[in-house]
Amino acid sequence: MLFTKTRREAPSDEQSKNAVLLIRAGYIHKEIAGVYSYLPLGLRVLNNIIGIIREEMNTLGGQEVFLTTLQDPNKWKTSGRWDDDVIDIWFKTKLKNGGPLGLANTHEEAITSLMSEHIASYKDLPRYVYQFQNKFRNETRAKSGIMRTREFIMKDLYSFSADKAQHEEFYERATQAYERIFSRVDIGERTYRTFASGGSFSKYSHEFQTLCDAGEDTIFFDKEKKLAINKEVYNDEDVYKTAGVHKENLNEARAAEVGNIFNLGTKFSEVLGLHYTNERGEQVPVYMGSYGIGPARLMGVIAEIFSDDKGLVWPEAIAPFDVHLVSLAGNNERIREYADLLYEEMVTKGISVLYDDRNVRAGEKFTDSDLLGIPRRIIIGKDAVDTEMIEIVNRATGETMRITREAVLALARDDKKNNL
RNA sequence: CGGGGUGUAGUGUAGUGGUAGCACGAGUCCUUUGGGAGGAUUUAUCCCGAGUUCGAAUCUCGGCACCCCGACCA
Repeated sequence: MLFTKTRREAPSDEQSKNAVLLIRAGYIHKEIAGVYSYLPLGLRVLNNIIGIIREEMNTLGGQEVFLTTLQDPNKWKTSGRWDDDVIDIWFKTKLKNGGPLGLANTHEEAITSLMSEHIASYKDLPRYVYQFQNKFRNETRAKSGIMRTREFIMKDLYSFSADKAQHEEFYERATQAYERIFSRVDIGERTYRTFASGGSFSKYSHEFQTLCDAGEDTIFFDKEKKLAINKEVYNDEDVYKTAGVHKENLNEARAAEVGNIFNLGTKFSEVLGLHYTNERGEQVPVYMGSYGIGPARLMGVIAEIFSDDKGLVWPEAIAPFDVHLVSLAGNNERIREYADLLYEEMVTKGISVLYDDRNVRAGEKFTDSDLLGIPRRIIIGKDAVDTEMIEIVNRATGETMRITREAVLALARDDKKNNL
């Protein structure tokens, strides 16, 4: 049984829709401003999102690692980014002996330095390394619930290529992987590859911006071409040539940045000593790129988009459970046994089920179920036991159907696209 | 970091100087059981510190926390 409780009322210290719903439904807990804990339901959603990203990163040939949160100041001094004037969102701390230490706000320094132990020849390239790791950023203002926090999980992939051509080939594949990820979590249609102000080795970087009122960015998008221009480079005439869009075809909208990809060039490899020997025996700096997605921010954006006045409405791919089994047994033993048995059978079939067997009134259960937003609700009351037909409700559409017990047990993952 | 606002039971709130109240939740008992049900009863160092006052949740000063707008977001 879930230890989390739902709340009837919105927390007084939150305004943003994603935080209000996620807290009311017991998915997350606010520790302090911009710092959130993930509770069982929220963690399941987050892990489902991470799972999808991980699959796509592996498909790209990415190898997963887990770097440290505690960072060596020396590497950051080498890259010139230790100073608070350069990076103003540092969280810094000290060792027992007084030595300085930083909490990671990104991992270019650490990964570049690490890879220098493993990349020595052109034969060692290209390489793609990624992780899901916590980043700490001392934001002056946390906002928008879990969309902009001071501690957050991030998927960061780093590419190590021999030259610009090899890099660009991967960059394009990474873009496609990102598009697959966003479409798998059902925001593909409203997510635009966006030209934004740039990296160090290219005039523009690419962001993936999802149309969303709660977003912090303003973009100008071309619906046909599926491209957009971030407002920050809107007045730069070159960007239209580069992007291949025409200013007059663009629509303005608020959007949330759900991913970004940067061409890092040799900026980090040069200073941190990541060189390889090419075919002619020359020492050459490795050509790098970085590719980020914030799974928690993504979860927040999805909560913003897929919700209604009753609560959350999760896309199937990331819902915490496939089915919400609501038993209306009360003190009726027959109904209870029927629901218990059905639950056991569904779990055995591999269906992930959240079972609400609390002895509370039906209205409260339905309201909670709406709030939690699990795609399908199965209701077991007198009718089910008497008629052997089981009521199933689609959370998104509100559609109600009565199906046989066999059909319920066929709801296992592979059979999910049967429009129930 | 500039500007504005708010801190009162677990949650949401009322209370502008004189006995801290309401709703929900939670505990116990009875009834109830297909869209947050009814009755009885229990549930608070009013964010922290200092000050003004016979008396402070309320006024003053300082601090802290939280929200919103803006700036920032490598």
